[in-house]
Amino acid sequence: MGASTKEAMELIKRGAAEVIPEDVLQKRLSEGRPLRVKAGFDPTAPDLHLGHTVLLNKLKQFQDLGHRALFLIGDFTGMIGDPTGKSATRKPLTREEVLENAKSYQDQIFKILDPEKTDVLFNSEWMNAMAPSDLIALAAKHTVARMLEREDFNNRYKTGQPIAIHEFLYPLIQGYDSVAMRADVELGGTDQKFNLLVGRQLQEAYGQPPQVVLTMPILEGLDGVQKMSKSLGNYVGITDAPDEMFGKLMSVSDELMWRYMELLSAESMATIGLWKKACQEGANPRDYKVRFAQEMIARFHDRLSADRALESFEARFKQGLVPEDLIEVALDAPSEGYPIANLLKDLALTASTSESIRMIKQGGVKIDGEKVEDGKISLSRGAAGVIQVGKRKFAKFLLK
RNA sequence: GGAGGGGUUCCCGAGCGGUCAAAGGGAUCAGACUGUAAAUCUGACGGCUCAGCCUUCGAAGGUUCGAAUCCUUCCCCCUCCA
Repeated sequence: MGASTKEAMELIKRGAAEVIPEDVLQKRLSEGRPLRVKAGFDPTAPDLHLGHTVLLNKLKQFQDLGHRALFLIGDFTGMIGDPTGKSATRKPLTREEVLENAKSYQDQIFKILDPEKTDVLFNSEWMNAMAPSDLIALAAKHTVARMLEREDFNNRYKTGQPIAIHEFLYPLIQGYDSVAMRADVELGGTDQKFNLLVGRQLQEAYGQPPQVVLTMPILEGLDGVQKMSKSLGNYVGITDAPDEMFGKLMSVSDELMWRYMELLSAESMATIGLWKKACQEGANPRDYKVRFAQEMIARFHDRLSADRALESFEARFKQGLVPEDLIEVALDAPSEGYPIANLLKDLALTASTSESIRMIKQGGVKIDGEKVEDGKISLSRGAAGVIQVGKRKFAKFLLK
């Protein structure tokens, strides 16, 4: 809190896509009181990945400046369903499921957020209590024309795709949450901009000073193109094992790495700028990527795991060694021998024997470091060793 | 209620009676290279007892020597008009 308003602004604006309006934020930051900073989350997906943590990091930065994080679980809005219109109305979650998910959230978010400065709220709390007449009053505060300003609705309307009436309620309720929570600031992804702005308008309509809207860019996934999401499989889960997290982060392209750092690292932008400059002058980006990967592992696991992950990565990829912690799998071999294609499949190294045969043809299969040339060989009883497909998949086996 | 368009292998998307396990792209995987599971290049990409066989093109029937391609019924999605 000792930070000057100027420094605070600089920190808050780091990585942000937009701050609306900026001067109001500046003014509020200078007031010296703890601001109420809202961020809403879906009640269904408790498996957080780095993409989600962009927002959490920003919340944490507010906390570090002495402000209060209001972590809203949209259990009521969750019933309305996805406002992107792709999927149909969601099945409502039971009370138990919501609470369970909430608990899972808390286990995860407090790896970043300070629990002392966080309130976890549910919007069903005030929405279930709202009378239909109040809902109509709420709906009366917005117009169809304004609703259609939203890009997503606008596109669908123009191209003649259906928009269900209840979808209009989604932004309204999200906006009303800000009223109920008396939010000073709301954070969200750039895709949330419209909804966040509705919050401003509704707060005004309910006689409150409108919240400042701060949008964060959507983090690209490991492919560097599409947004990070679990369903696309291009994500780094915050509960991923250290080795996996390390590997995934190392696979981020050199270019994308800088963006990850800006949005996720606790290193100052000044430091990151120096690294970038060093790389332009010939330093190896790999080394900075390692450093960043370790920072993430330390954040979600611990420092020791981060060091171990680096060691095992180097052993495996630089020196081509086999991981140490393999568990031996014992399999019963028929008397005529275990065909290698089946062995690979049964050890779950390949999805099918066809794939096994292809992998062998392509030279991707090794037993104890020796390349397997013939896809038709069988291993006899008593054979044991470490079999490997590609650089990443290993299994230790024993044939009985 | 009426008229029309469409459902193809993980995704997008061609095919419109045999040459189709099905073009092309994406994703993925393997190999080479390397500074990394970056980049780039090459290859693979339904299953199996794998130079052969079996099962796929919304579902079920039918026509045909032969169907993803034609016909019938059904299911689902979309558009326009009312």
